[in-house]
Amino acid sequence: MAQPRKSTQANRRRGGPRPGVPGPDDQARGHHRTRQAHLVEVAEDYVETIADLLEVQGEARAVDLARRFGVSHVTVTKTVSRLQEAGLVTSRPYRAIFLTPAGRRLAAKCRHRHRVVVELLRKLGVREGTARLDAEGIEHHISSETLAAFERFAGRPAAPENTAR
Amino acid sequence: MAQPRKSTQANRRRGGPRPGVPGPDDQARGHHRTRQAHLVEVAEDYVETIADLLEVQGEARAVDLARRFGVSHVTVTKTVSRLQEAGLVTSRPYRAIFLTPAGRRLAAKCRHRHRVVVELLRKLGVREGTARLDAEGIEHHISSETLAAFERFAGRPAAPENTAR
DNA sequence: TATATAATTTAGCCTGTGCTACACTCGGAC
DNA sequence: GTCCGAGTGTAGCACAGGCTAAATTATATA
Ligand SMILES: [Mn+2]
Ligand SMILES: [Mn+2]
Ligand SMILES: [Mn+2]
Ligand SMILES: [Mn+2]
Repeated sequence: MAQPRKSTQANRRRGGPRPGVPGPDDQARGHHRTRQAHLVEVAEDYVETIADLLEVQGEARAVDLARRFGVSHVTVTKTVSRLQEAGLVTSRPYRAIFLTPAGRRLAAKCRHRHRVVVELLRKLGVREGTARLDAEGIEHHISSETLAAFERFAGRPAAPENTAR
Repeated sequence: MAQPRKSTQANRRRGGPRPGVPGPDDQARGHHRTRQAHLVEVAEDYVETIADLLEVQGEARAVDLARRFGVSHVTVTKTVSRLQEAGLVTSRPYRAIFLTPAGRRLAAKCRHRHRVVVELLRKLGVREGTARLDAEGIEHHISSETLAAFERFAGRPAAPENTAR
């Protein structure tokens, strides 16, 4: 508690990259990656859900997305226009929302990764419902190396989820 | 492709809770939980890192946190005052930052969970560096049920990380 | 003791992502 | 052909969490 201040500007320098011990910069790298992930996270969930809706009902409407994400349609509209800027979706006033080729590619990647994460959790004994809830957040922080490890342990995504999903 | 519009307002209702098939509301629940997690995520990482610094050098300064998170010191200051509002840390002008009892409890919980996640990834064959990077994001989306499953598979957090950490 | 410099504060600014309230369109029912 | 309601659009707000620039304080050391 009443310790002397041992860390004024002089002796609190960098923290060299000794092997084994993390070090401030490694930590910064990790957090930076997490922040990056959160920026693309919304895009990933949107294209994934839009792909879903396209398969199930032939088109994706803003109101469907709002319902699935549990947000207002206004939030969806604004996000969709950002995604359009980014070249992932197409949308015209009062019309449905569709995916660009880039959007389809991203959706395919995300749906695969999502399925793998759920599979892994199930394999570890997590119940179906919990696995689905947790996977929704976890999926966006899985590097390709970790994804490979998950696949190795859980096996290929079993069946394509339920049926065609 | 050129499918007829099969989903006008009439036939696109709710999507009943058939067992097995997710359904819009379950999805909404998952996304809602993820958004919640992102709100507490910053708090978790801050108290965790502050606890680290307190152990290592007896106090936590804004500049240390800025370095570890890879953000500007201004961002740290603003965040810290939010955490103070939330009763997790104490801080006075030009002084170091400390944890409240609530902050210490949260930090302990997060450090444990963080370690378990890293352990699990290591156990699955993910390399040390990658495991650390991915864990930084994954940790915030682990329910208590999933945490238990991780512990079951990876074993108790081995040794307390490196040494005292 | 004086001073240089590191650390902190403060004052703006931005973007992303959420909301409510209200206006508008479009399509199916009548 | 009209009209009503579900779906969209738009305006305006809030908050989290980033930033730079400039002013201020504390402290190490000369
Ligand atoms: Mn997700
Ligand atoms: Mn997903
Ligand atoms: Mn983290
Ligand atoms: Mn996350």
